[in-house]
Amino acid sequence: MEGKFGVRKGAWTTEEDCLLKKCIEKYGEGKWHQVPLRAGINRCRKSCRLRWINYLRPNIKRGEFTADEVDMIIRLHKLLGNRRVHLKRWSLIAGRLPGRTANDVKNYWNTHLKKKLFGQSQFVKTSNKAQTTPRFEVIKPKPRNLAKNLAWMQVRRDRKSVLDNPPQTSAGGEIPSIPSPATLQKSNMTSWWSNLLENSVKDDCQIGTSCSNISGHSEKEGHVTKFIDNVFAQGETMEGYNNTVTLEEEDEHGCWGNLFFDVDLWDPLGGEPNILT
DNA sequence: AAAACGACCAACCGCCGGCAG
DNA sequence: TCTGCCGGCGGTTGGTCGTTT
Repeated sequence: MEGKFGVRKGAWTTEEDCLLKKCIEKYGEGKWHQVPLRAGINRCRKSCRLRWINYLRPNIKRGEFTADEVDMIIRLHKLLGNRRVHLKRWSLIAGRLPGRTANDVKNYWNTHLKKKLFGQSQFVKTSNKAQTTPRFEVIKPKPRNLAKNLAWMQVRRDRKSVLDNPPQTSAGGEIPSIPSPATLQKSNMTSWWSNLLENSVKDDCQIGTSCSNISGHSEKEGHVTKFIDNVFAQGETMEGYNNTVTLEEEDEHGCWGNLFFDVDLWDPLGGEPNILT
């Protein structure tokens, strides 16, 4: 049970847990290199940090993942899974699931969802070890000019919120008009998006975007204009590809949560636009 | 009853980026 | 600019436990 330099490894004892908890409560999180000494635990700094983050930290949620949580994991993994570098993927997902740790989410994905969603045939061996990695299909925007070809956009509010509270304009009317091909300019798009989004959510919310499909990486935070700018900067459309725009808003307890818009962009020449519900 | 197998998950390992000196 | 340290991350391992044979 002892590793290099005589530090303990393996399962934690209740005594070690108790010492670590008292130490963190006294000195706070951080300065992990000092924790083993302060707590009087013969463990390495990383082991202490991991034990605290994944097990001892207050408000950690145990037990089965709810259907909503699973849905969120799948949606966010779809969104973040196409990043060239998966840095912070699990922690970002866990950040949207109060009480869940990145390790929990990762374990749940690996043991429950990976096989279920991708099936055995889509896994490829990446080395001589019995190690498999899902062969994600890389989704790239079609190399077409957005300003010239994109004409219609529809927005579907996150299931729960949109069905209960359909987007309304400030005047209490219907969803703002979709820009026509003739009028589709950058300024129009920005204005249209802003009108729709800002009239669809609480007044005090902030608007952020996730643009994982644009140039293969994800952009968090920002504004509708940033989303539009990115699209125009790429000079590409996202025809037939679902994107997600994230609306961050604060609840009455001061906790931040997200609403998701599924965005479907398509070429009007391909036929009549479908109204997504 | 016990061996084999599979699922689960806590914990480890190696790598990376940020930062201070 | 370089180097070393630290915090943080994803991928993987291995122990435990329940189920099947």
